This record gives sequence, C-alpha cells and structure tokens, in this order.
Amino acid sequence: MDALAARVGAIRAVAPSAGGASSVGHSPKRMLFLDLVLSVFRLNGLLVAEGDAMTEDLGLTSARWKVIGVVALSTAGLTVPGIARVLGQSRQAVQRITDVMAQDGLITYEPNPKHKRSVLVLLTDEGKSAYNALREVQDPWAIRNTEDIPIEELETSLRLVRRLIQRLDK
Amino acid sequence: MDALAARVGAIRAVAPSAGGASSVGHSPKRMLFLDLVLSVFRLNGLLVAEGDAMTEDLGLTSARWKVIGVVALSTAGLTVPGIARVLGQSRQAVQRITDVMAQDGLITYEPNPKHKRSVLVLLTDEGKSAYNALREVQDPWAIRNTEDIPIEELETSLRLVRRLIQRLDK
DNA sequence: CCGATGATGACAGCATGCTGACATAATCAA
DNA sequence: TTGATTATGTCAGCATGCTGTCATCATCGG
Repeated sequence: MDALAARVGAIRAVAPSAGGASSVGHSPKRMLFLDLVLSVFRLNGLLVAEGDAMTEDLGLTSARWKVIGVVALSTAGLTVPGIARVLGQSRQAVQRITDVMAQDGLITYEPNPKHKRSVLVLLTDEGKSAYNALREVQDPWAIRNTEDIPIEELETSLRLVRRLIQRLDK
Repeated sequence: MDALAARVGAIRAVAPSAGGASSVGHSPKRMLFLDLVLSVFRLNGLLVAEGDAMTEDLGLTSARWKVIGVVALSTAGLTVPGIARVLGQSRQAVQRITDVMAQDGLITYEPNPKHKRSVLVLLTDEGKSAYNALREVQDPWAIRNTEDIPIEELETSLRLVRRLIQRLDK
C-alpha cells in the first residue's frame, strides 16, 4: 500500500474542517506545499539509502560521493570550508568526512599557496578511479530513473526546488 | 553567490568530456536528474532547519511535527510502527521521538484493544494545542513560500517527487 | 491445535548532520 | 600600521536517521 498517498488523503480529508473558515483560494497551494515538504523528507531518506547501497562496493557512501563529486569538478582543489559552501553544509560536517576519506586514501591534503592554514583537498589516484567508478554506476541509475519522465517535468521540478532553496538560504 | 548554481555550471561544463562518447539524447536528463538529487539533499537540510527554527517556541522540532501531524490526522490512534510506516522511517527512529514526546507530555500511550503489546499513540491536550499552534505557524509559511509559484508547477513537482519515491521504495 | 512466519519492543552501535566554543590566522578598514 | 572583523581548525555535545540483534507476542496455514 502507498502509505504516503494514504496520509495525503487523510490530510486533504481533514483540512477543510481543521483549517477553519479561512480562504479557499490558497488552500490547495498550501496543501500541495506541505505535501511537497513531507515528500522531500521522504525522498531524501530514500536517495541517501539508494546512494549508499549503490556505491558501497566502491568504498563510498552518499556523504562521500557528494564530497568526491565536488572535488573532482574543481580544477585547482578546494578547501574544506569551500566544499562545505558548495554543498551547503557545515564545515565541521565536511571536515569529518574528508578526514576519514584522507585516511582511506581517497583524497589528500595539499598546501594551499593562497592560505597557510586552510589546505587544499585533492583526489588521489584511488579517489579518481573511485569517481570514475561512481559515474559508471550513477549515470545508468540516473537514466533508469528518468527514462519515462518528460524532460519538461524535470526542468520544472528542478527550477522549483532551486527557487525554494534560494528562498530558504537567504 | 549561488554556490549551487556554480557547482551545477561546473558539472555541465565538465560533463561533455568526462561523459565520454556516450549518448547525446539522455545526457541532459541525466544531468538534470543528478542535479535534482543534489538539490533535494540541499532542500531537505534547509527545510529541517527552517522547520526547527519555525517551531522551537512551541517545543517542537521537524522530527516532532512529522509525528504530531500524523497522529493528529488519525482518528483512532496509531501504533509506533504504524507512524513509522506512514512516514517511511524505521520504527526505532519513531520510537525514540515518541518516547521523548511522551515525557514532555505531548502524547500518551494508550492500551491497544487490537494488540496487547503495541500501544496506541494519542495526542494529549497539550499535544493538541501544540498541533493547533503548529498549523498557525505552518500555514502562513506555506502560503508565503508558494504565493508566487504557479499551482501547476507545484503539482508537477509533487507528482515527480512522488513517482521517484514510489520507484525507490519498491 | 500447533508450529512457522511475521510484527513488535528494547537495546546497542553507527553515520551524518547541526550548533557552540575557543584559539589562531587572514583580511580589511581607519 | 593597527585594530576590528572574518575565516579557519579543532574539539565537544547533541539530534536524527539507519541497521543489527534478540526475546516475545500475533497471526495464519497446515
């Protein structure tokens, strides 16, 4: 059974009475939005689990391939706080991940010519091959999950999510 | 600066060479999807933070109003594993939240006529007023965040997210 | 009726995120 | 140059999710 749909149905069913005599115009939007929020929570959990399962053979986790992906796309290396800013996470959270990844030989800390304290994060050869292996798993997964979804819907959804991010990130 | 947009730009710029000689047709979709995944991660974090900040005066957190919302919409009460199934979380995670909420007097455990061991979770009066207060904060927030977004985009995005959930939840 | 299977409670351990606090390095403005 | 502000490293604590394990209760098919 689709528990989420059942919950949504319950919300919709209860809303008219619980919502009181407020407006009719924005009520559907409000419901849609709150439903979207809960769905994003749910999707996030599933994506993390799927990402972990998909890359466990590569010695990666969702948290790690977020980092490895960002580092791989930087030409000159990134500092830990820099990675955190790109990912929108705390520098402490990223630091913890990178420290373990460095121990595991996926990344190295190199001196930063522009900053004495804040070293640069670079991929080792092992890290690069992990990134390549990551792409080989991730790309088919992405294709598989979107093959029956119109590109317009993807664009619309991404735009909406981005707009919400921008608003909440102020 | 919009770090997310910068990252996405980098991904797009790198993709053609790193992607190799693979297809042209699904490549945009793949990029859109991976970008959407990372954006969902980001949005999830922001929503949790926003939800926490918005309801801290009510003695609630994001994790708690997920539970309180589900319980409030159930007429006959729900078991802890039942709440977990609705939310798509582990029963242990929900159990921990409900235990603290029971200590705080927001919910109570009542005997379950249909099951000797698995008690029912019900809102106390305090819990009900917390739910009402929650709605008074949450509804304007939802309206505020959607007033300039077409309802069609909300519907499209919700439908897409739901489809992804359904696929990953199999 | 009974045994197999599944669901639940309870406890433990772990991963990943957050914030706070403090010292130090880097940067900028007066 | 100097003083103030900002950025960074580091350590600590906490919240929220996950999985694993085991005992016990519920349910159902034989």
